[in-house]
Amino acid sequence: MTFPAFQQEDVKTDISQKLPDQQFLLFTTKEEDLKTAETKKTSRVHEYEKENTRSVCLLEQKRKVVSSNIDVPPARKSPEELDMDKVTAAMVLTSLSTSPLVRSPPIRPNESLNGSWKEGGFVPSSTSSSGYWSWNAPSDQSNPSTPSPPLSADSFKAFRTPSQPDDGIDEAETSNLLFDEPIPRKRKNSMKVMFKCLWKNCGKVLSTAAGIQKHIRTIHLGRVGESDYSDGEEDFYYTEIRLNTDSVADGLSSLSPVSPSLASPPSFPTQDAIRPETSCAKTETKLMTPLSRSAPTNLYLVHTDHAYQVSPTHNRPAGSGEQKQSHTVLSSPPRVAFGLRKPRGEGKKCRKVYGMENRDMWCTACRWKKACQRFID
DNA sequence: GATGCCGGGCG
DNA sequence: CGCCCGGCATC
Repeated sequence: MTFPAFQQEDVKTDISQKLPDQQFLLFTTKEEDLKTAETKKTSRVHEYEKENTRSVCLLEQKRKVVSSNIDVPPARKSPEELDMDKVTAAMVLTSLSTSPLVRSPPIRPNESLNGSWKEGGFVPSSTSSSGYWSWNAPSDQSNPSTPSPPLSADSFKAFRTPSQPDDGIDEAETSNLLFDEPIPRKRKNSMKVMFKCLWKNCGKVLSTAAGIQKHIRTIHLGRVGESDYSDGEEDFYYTEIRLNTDSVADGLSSLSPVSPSLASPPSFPTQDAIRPETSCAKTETKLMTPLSRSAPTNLYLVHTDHAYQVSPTHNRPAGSGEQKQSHTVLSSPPRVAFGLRKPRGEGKKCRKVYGMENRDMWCTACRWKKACQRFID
């Protein structure tokens, strides 16, 4: 790999975005746990500050801005209060989203969260380090105004896919800090999780994984009679969307290109996905920023996954092994499928005539392993 | 295994 | 575009 370290960090960073502090705290009910988490975070910040002063500057900048608004001690908050803070902070972060770090479409302060999302859509930020994913606005197909439930244990679970059992808060946060442009630590309260159907011409957005799975099973897979049974195939046909109103980049990363073995990759299961004008990958390519063009390979693989997606009528077992294999195969360039390759020449070529030892006597084509120009058949 | 050469990377 | 090479098909 050309940039192994970079790639690793990028993946970790994305994981960290899946597990923002606030969500962790929201699901932690004991006060001591909350305090412990805060303490741990603080100590890690100090550790990191020793290591990387540049990032600390950015980090501190962010913290200054954010903490004055939402850095309330979580330990003293009841769950209801936390929810209120969530809403308040979401508004604050919405207005912060015009900061230099995250260049997002102008958002009027009095706009509702859904409103701004719908109107502006997601636009790739050319300045964001996490802007590898160019998330096209769902536009006409999705339903951004679908009411979003409060973050539930279910949605929390969805963040932690089976393939990342060990990606705990610690690692995620550490990587968050280690990344070049630290993500605001207090991006706590503006996160919504939706699940979008990726079936062609559907784009239905539901607020629960179970809901979208049922939708896919019944509507697209035609499993009406067994609507409660899941073999995991639906996972291929929907993706998780995190609507984060404080950062465009968050929207871009919401497609969760975290791990090749992710249970629900942003696949595009449609028979005509090959068609460039309808291909998701194509759309994203159009919007690619210079940064995204240098995206780590794993992200690129996901893109290719779209282009060569097999028909959804194929039964595919869900599982990391299958995913990995599919990536390996699909990431290789498409080869000429049928016998367009011209038959091998019969006559002797430079190689045979002059031998390897007289390579300098070969014709240039032979030297370049091209079709021989001297002894043409 | 040897050979021919396509596809693609690199400078 | 020149140069080179990986890898596949064929001998």
